[in-house]
Parts: sequence; C-alpha cells; structure tokens
Amino acid sequence: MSVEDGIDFALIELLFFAYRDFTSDPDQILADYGFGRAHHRVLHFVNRRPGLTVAELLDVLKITKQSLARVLKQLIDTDHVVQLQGPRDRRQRELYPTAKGRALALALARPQSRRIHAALHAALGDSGITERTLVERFLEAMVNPELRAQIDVGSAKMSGKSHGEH
Amino acid sequence: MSVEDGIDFALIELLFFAYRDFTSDPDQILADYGFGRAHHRVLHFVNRRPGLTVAELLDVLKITKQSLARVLKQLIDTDHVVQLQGPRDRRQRELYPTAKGRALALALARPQSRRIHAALHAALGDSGITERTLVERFLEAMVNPELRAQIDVGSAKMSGKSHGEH
DNA sequence: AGATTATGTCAGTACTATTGACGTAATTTC
DNA sequence: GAAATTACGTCAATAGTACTGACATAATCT
Repeated sequence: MSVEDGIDFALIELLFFAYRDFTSDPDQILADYGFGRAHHRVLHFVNRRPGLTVAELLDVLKITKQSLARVLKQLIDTDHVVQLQGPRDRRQRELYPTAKGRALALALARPQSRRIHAALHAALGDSGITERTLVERFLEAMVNPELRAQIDVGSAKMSGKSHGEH
Repeated sequence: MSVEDGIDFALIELLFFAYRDFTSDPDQILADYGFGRAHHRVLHFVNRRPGLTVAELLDVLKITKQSLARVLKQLIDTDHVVQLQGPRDRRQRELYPTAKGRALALALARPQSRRIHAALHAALGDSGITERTLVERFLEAMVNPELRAQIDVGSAKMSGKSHGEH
C-alpha cells in the first residue's frame, strides 16, 4: 500500500501538497500588501507572542538577523508592528502588533484555520475520539525534540521548563 | 484552549514547525550535491511517477517552465534523471530517474519517512484505530479539492476521474 | 575599564521563483 | 497540405528570501 522500499512516499507527498495549499491562502492576501511569506511568519509570531524580542524571534524562525531586518522594517514602516524598549534591558526591542497588525494577522489566519477545521472534519467525521488532539500530537512529534519548547506558548501546557515571568 | 478569535493558531503554528523540520532532514543531504529543495521536489516526483512529462511535472509542482528548466537541467547533467522521447507524442519528453537518481531520492526520503513514522507512534501510541490513515486523510483534506487528483497515483485508489491510459 | 550582549546596518552573494518573448519540432485541425 | 496548436527549450530581466561576514552603537555585566 504505497510504501515502497519501506519508505512512506505517500505521506511525504501529502505533507508537501498540504503545506503548499495551506500557504496559498494567505499568500494571495499578502500579495495585496506587497508582502511575502516572510512577513506573514514574523507577523504571526509577533501577534502570538506579543513582547517577544528580536533575538527570540530569530530563534523561533531559525533565520538570520539580516534576513529578518528587511521584513521587520517593512512591517514597522507600514504600522503593523511596533518596537518598544525592553523594560528590564533597554538594549532589547520588544515587538508588539498594532491594531492594524492584529487585524492582518487575523485575516491571514482565518482561511488557514478554516482549511484546518474542514480537514479535521473530513478526516475524523464520526470517530469522535481525540479529534484534533491527534493531529496536534502528530504535528508536534514531527518537530525536532530540541525545538519542541518553542511551540508551547499560549497554550495551557507549559510542559516542564521553567518559564520564569510571563 | 489556544483558540483565540475562533482561529486555531496552535495548529497553524504546528504545521509551520512540522514542515520546517520535516524539510530540514533532506536539505542537509542536498547541500552535499549543491542541490536545493527544488531539485528534491523534481527528483521525488520523477521517481514516484516515472515517465511523466515535463508538462505534467509543471502541473504537479505548480511552478513555471522557467523555474523548472534550470533545476531539471542540472538533474539531467548530473545523471540523476533522463529524458526519453514520448512514444505516442514525440514532442513530449518522458522523465525517468536513473539508478543514481533513485538512490538519491531514497536517501532523501528515508529520514523523512523515519520522522513521520516516529511521529505517528508518538501521536497514536496505543489507540490502534485507523493509525496513519487518519493523518493521511487529514493531510489529504488539506489539499485544494481541484488539485486532489494529483495525489492519488501509485496508491490503489484512483477515485472517480477517467484516467485514460496509464 | 573592558568584555559581552542586543540590535542595526552595509556589502556581496545564492537560490528559487516570477513574467514575457521567441524558436523549434511535432501534432492536430480545417 | 497549409495553418493553428501543443510540448518543450531558452534567453533576458526581475523579485523575494535567504545566506556569510564585517562593523557600529548602546547597554549591561564582570
């Protein structure tokens, strides 16, 4: 059943198709703003973790400072994100979404969320077991273990790690 | 539970992280060959659907002819893919992986397949229900309906659509 | 005071992708 | 059989996203 040489080509391919179409929704909206996928990612995380610093953002996105610079500057210039001096450490710039930024982040997330929920329904229809928890756990397990800490913010998990002030 | 404004930010984010790490495995191997993700995608589909034409490949990847050109040329020059004149239509170029190409495709798919299976175990451990079928159906449902035809090749489905000669 | 840290910026480069235009060979249509 | 269409290849120009390396500034830590 579509597993040749012990390799699961089918799921590999599905992940490609799923992600391609998953990102196509916001891509269309972004085009109107002259923004790209990079802007989306930055805006998403600033929106999700308001007050995160530039360094934290770099760490989450796993890109370099130079790659972030242009994108972040554009988001700030267009009034989607603001920088505030860090209260404890004045070298830090805490990033916050503006109302405009939050609105765009929401507009971008809406079709993606709709697609996900439709897919969950299509996939799980009746079997009212763990529902989305199952897919959530699958995706979580797809992430490199070392980086798994990045994903639990905002949710009511906070597994292990001492988060300090929040 | 991590659903603000009715938007499922958690799953959106997980899909991002999952896909990022999912592609990081082959990326490292590709670097040794001077290849990028584009080469991987082309090689994957040529390997999966040996004999597909350039036009079909463009349609599956949803990129332009010009984008494919350079990448495909490199794969042919490095003896990973060969072009054969189409038997029915001599204008067409049927693409086939060489032994070398198949070996590389396999090497690239191996860590991805391993990651997927580990994730399935982590996610479904005991509940021996539909197992991978569930995630498969979820991902399938994430793909745009019009494009869903692209994904059933090689598997024993062939839902609906008149496939003609194959 | 000196080292380190957080951030910003500049220069140069690479990969992947785009649109548009043009050429060639093969097939289909009238 | 001539004309239109199709499949493919290629050239030129451009854009978005990423990279490495280097350097500057301000703030904090030792």
